[in-house]
Amino acid sequence: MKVLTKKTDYAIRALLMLGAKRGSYLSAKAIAVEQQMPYQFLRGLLQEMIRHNLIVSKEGVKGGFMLERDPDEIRVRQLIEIFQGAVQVSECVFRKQICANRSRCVLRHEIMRIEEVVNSEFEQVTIGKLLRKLNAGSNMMSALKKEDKTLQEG
Amino acid sequence: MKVLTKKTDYAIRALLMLGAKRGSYLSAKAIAVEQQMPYQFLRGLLQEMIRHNLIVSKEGVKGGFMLERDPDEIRVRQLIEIFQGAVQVSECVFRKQICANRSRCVLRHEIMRIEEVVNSEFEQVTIGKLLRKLNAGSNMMSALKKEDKTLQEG
DNA sequence: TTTAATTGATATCAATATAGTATCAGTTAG
DNA sequence: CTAACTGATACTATATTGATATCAATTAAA
Ligand code: FES
Ligand code: FES
Repeated sequence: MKVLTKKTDYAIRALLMLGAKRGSYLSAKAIAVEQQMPYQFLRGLLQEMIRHNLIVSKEGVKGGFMLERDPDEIRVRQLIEIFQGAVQVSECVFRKQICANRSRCVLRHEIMRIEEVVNSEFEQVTIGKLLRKLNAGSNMMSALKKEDKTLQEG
Repeated sequence: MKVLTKKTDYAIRALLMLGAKRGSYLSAKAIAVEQQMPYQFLRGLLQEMIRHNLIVSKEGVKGGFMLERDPDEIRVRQLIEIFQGAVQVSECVFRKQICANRSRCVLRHEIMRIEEVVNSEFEQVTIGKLLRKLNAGSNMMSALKKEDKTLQEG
């Protein structure tokens, strides 16, 4: 059971790179090479994020993408919603025709409760938080920038 | 993003029916008709649950399936693991080659933390709990038994 | 002004996972 | 004997995920 798909995974990593270089444009190619993601696939993700106003772009030579929004307001939950659709534990384990009063159904409540827990967990993880943890964690940042090529065997 | 697939969904419902009729055998056909699930599909699920010692079966006329284990020990988490594979938030958002010391990686920790939360939520939901809620909740049980045919428009 | 580096917008494809169907052999109560 | 069952397995269909390809438009800079 995979909770984060490649799309979300790549999107997070791309946003972290953009977040680390705020103010200047970073090309899709640079991100793809750096993070070892398929170029065209990544481009699709970046365009999707533009549509959702997470990033902006500039065309042409020296163009690329830039993070404009506050990284603390970009939540993994939103990324999951964009790339995987909203979290839903299940439509309803006990079909409509079984339960007369859905609002009172304890099972539905149980399931919705878990759904909320999952959502709130992902809500609390933001690009900003991840960035700070990266910066605090010494080598991660340099690894992300690939300045230290010795870190090739994790 | 669908957390419970049809397999898990059907399995839970089948187990609840079996749990409600402990001591006697219930045929796959009876469950399939009752819960409106595809017969052969359900049979596959039941066989899988036998392999995992959740239920037992008897062949031949008047045969069927029976719940032997304590319903309180059948956890939705285990069902998810059986039918969807263990919950994993992501392999590792930041590939091995990026992170020199995986055990210290804060990002990994963040992701594993969420994984644990999700798992523990599903761990807490057992067939037994669901059965009790069903019984407590009046109409749900009768709906499950389809004795009240008026509940057809939830 | 030409060129190369870029994004915008799509179309297509491949791989995998999910959902569902079909078949036949073996078992057993009646 | 037979009909109602499970065991085992092969198959098909559909949806989702992951990835690639193409071409037009834009732009910095040689
Ligand atoms: S059975 Fe669907 S809400 Fe209760
Ligand atoms: S990047 Fe993989 S564990 Fe840190």
